[in-house]
Amino acid sequence: MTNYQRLTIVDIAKLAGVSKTTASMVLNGRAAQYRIAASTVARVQQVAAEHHFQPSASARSLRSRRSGTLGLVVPELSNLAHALLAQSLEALCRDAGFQLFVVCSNDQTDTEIKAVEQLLARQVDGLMLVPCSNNAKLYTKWSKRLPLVLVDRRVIDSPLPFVVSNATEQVFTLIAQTLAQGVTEIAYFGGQMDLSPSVDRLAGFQRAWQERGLTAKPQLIFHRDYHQQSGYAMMAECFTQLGRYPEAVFAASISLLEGVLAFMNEHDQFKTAPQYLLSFDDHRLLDCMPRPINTVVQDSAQLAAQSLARIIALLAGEAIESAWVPAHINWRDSYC
Amino acid sequence: MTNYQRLTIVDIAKLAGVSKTTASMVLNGRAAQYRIAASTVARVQQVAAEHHFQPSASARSLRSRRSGTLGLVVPELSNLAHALLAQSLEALCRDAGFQLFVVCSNDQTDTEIKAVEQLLARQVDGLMLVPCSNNAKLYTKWSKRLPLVLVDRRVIDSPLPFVVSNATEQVFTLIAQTLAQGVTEIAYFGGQMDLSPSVDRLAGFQRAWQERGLTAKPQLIFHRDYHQQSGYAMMAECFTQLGRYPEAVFAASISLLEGVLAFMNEHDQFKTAPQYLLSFDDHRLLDCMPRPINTVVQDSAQLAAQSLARIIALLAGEAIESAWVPAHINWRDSYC
DNA sequence: TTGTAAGCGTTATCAG
DNA sequence: CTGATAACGCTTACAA
Repeated sequence: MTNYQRLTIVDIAKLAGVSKTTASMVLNGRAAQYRIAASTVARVQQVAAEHHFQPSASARSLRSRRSGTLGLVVPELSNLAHALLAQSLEALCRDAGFQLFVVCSNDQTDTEIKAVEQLLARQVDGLMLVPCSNNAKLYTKWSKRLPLVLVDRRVIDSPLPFVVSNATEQVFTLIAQTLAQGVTEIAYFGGQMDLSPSVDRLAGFQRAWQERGLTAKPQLIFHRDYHQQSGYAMMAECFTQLGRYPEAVFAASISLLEGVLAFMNEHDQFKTAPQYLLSFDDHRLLDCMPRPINTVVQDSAQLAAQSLARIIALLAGEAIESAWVPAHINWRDSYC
Repeated sequence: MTNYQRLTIVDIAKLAGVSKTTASMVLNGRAAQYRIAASTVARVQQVAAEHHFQPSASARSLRSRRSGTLGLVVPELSNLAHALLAQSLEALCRDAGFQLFVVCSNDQTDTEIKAVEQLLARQVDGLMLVPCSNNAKLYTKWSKRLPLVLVDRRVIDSPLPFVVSNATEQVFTLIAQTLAQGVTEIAYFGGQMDLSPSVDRLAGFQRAWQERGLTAKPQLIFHRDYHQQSGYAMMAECFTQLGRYPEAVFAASISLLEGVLAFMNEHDQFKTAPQYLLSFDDHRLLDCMPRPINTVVQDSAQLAAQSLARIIALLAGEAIESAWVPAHINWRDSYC
């Protein structure tokens, strides 16, 4: 790896005047278990510390058949929610003695497959994945090779373990409160209908209407993908259809919201923009928008913690359950 | 790593009816070099493909003394510029046959040190680092152990190789164009004065004034750190000092801008906000703000590519030069 | 209480 | 053209 000469455990053992077995045991905290003389322990530890001994990760994992690494696959790090997930997870992994590989799938199945294959070749001990398809067979195949937990998105109708936000409930609350203001028209802009976030978020939306004995107008429910341009396009289509803005707008992701806001800004600088703007996922810049925007905020720290806990449990051979992590609502327009 | 039985090169060799040496040579593309019979080559390759043979990364790196991994240390992934850097770099690394460890320092030196120590223990082959201090001795020490490139921030007055944006020039242009509009008062909000971005951005700011034979009013130049609250606080302080908004505002980072915008929104909903809002680093949501905001946009793909190229050069034993990567300006208010 | 030796899966050197 | 064999650095039975 470098011209800098690394010390091996043999060097340490020699310097301490013991065999490499003894050194190994001491350095792995097995001194007590093997009843090694306190003086020996001290000597070995001192030598190791003096020389900044660092065991070779590759040798160790070759022998132990554990790499001490985990993989995280997210669609894009430019998505704040996923960046926060990665950030939380990385810190947690580090504290738990793992090192995290973060890779991006760009929301494309073939990239996802390639990325995962590479992680498997690196022998990661476990995999946390924000899946970009509903390909249950694929993920199931992987989950047979190593501990796998789906994060942020689940695969519908599959027993694969997942950790996701309770989106349905929070969207329900957000929409229900808005309807309670006397709003009778809310446009819904969503992403790919086959991805679980779309399903879950739409479910909350629909349920809120049902609870009031109403049904959402189907022609105001749009679905494309989660790209900004799609948000713009759906807002434009909706506007054309109505000849005006709807009373309220819900964007199922912040990227879609960006498109919606871009349309409003471009169209008339928000002059006739809807009073009620709602979205899933948050960003600090939304604090400074011309209209207050109420958003569902995911708890990325909890998503990360729950995911890692499940990977660790799987590694320990324990059975695990999926988890719904509570999100909350950021009421910027506090009408509740 | 799992109960799933991995095939080793010995298994492949047996199945193909050759020795593991031959198998190894074939699978590493050395067949021609060792003049192995075409039939043998085909047989081995077919067996390997059939059984999805994947060589053990740990065994390989134990032997070759290369881990095939690189490390990237960024302050925070929630910073879009750094997230984009990580994303670009990860893809490039993957294509170059490396796997990237992304770790966050939270902009704290002790976290940075711990994180790097862990990466070193993992024997990463090289390190790309957005340093969070000016501690030249520390980084120099690391750079003696492995290829190291500083990214996005450099260490002032140190020969450590870096890859950073040409911030000074772009800020110069941004400010010069604004002054050319007849503006005579621009507040400057910056982060820690000892970090190179602060120095470089301020330099561009000052130079733009000088070029017109003017000097920026020192009392309108503020420095704290790059946290959002600091942006808010500096804007508040500036407002109090003047009893009004300045004619124009430059925020040296988007996080500071967020604070500035939060103040303006809270204060009077942007009613009396300055006409000229300028910032370093961009975000799509800025497209939807009540005022057009002109920003310097870094080329994260280029930063990533240049950094990786330098690491690879260092690994090949070549000498490298630092690089200034061209940024550009997103003129939302096109007065140029 | 400590040491010896056998592997973990590769690659590389050397003989055939 | 191909096959033994010896490392790489570490852990862990098994001996002493």
